[in-house]
Amino acid sequence: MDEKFKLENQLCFRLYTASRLLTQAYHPLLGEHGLTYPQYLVLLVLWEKDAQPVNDIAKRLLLETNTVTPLLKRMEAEGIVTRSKGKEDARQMIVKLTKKGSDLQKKLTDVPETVGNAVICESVTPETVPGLFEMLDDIIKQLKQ
Amino acid sequence: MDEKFKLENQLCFRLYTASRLLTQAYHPLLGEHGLTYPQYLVLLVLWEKDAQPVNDIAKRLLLETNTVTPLLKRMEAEGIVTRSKGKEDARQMIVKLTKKGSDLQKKLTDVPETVGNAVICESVTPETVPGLFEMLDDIIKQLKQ
DNA sequence: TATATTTGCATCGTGAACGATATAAATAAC
DNA sequence: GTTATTTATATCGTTCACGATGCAAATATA
Repeated sequence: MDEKFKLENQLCFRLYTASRLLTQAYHPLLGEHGLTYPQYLVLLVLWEKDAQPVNDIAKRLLLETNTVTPLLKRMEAEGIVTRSKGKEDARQMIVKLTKKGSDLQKKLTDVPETVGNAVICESVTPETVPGLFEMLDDIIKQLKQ
Repeated sequence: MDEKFKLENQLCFRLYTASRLLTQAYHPLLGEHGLTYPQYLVLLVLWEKDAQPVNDIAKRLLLETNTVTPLLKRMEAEGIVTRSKGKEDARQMIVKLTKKGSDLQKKLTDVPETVGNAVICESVTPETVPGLFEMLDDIIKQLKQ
């Protein structure tokens, strides 16, 4: 049997699984407030800087607009954000937090720590995480081209 | 601004992005043979051991059967696998490789190396990958409970 | 041996991801 | 200034993920 095809030798399968399981860890915490994980990512972006066009949000998350647009529409339907045509550039759709969207930050204040604690284990500690971040950032940078 | 909410401090966002981008790197290589990445994962499992029930495949990939069942049906429709009722246990659905599914291994022989080379970069080398694997495995183990 | 529970798989509905394509506004080229 | 191109977003179709639920076969319990 070819070693190269073994599941245990696949980086991608590990990333895929770790990503899925960690996203699942967010699920009960976010679901309580009617949020999904990708919607939470949009909130992280908007909490940093409100009133951004769709494209800036998509670029920040390394997603395409055809993923982000429907997601934002659902968030708009939930009253978390508003979407309005840009004034200087009528092509742009400016996404702004509503009070509800803004207030969610306080309600979710414990989420980062709760999830952070959930992954602490033997080889993943406050000391080793920076090294892990560096490797993942390098992989992302490499694959972005 | 709360540091804990910054995108740059999120492990999950990095895993999510790295996973998506690496899966995208597989896309042209697999698409050429009519495969998706999750379907390729099923093939990895079956190439290691043919003729497995749905449940064993799902467990191996840490997925639910409601994800794997439709995926296997599509693979069956493509003539890559067959699905047949188990003889000892009639609840089981035994998934077997067809000749086409078996032959795909040779056709995809360059895929692991091609993708592997695509992620090699400053902090991710043959020397550092084992450490990365260990951390990801620990995270997965931790989150599986 | 009836009844209850568990197990294996499937169905359904929703929300991503993403390739392909469309549309309108802005900008560039002629 | 008219035409061509680029840019920003949206629409469409397909394939995952996954919670919730359903159902039939196997196993446990009464």
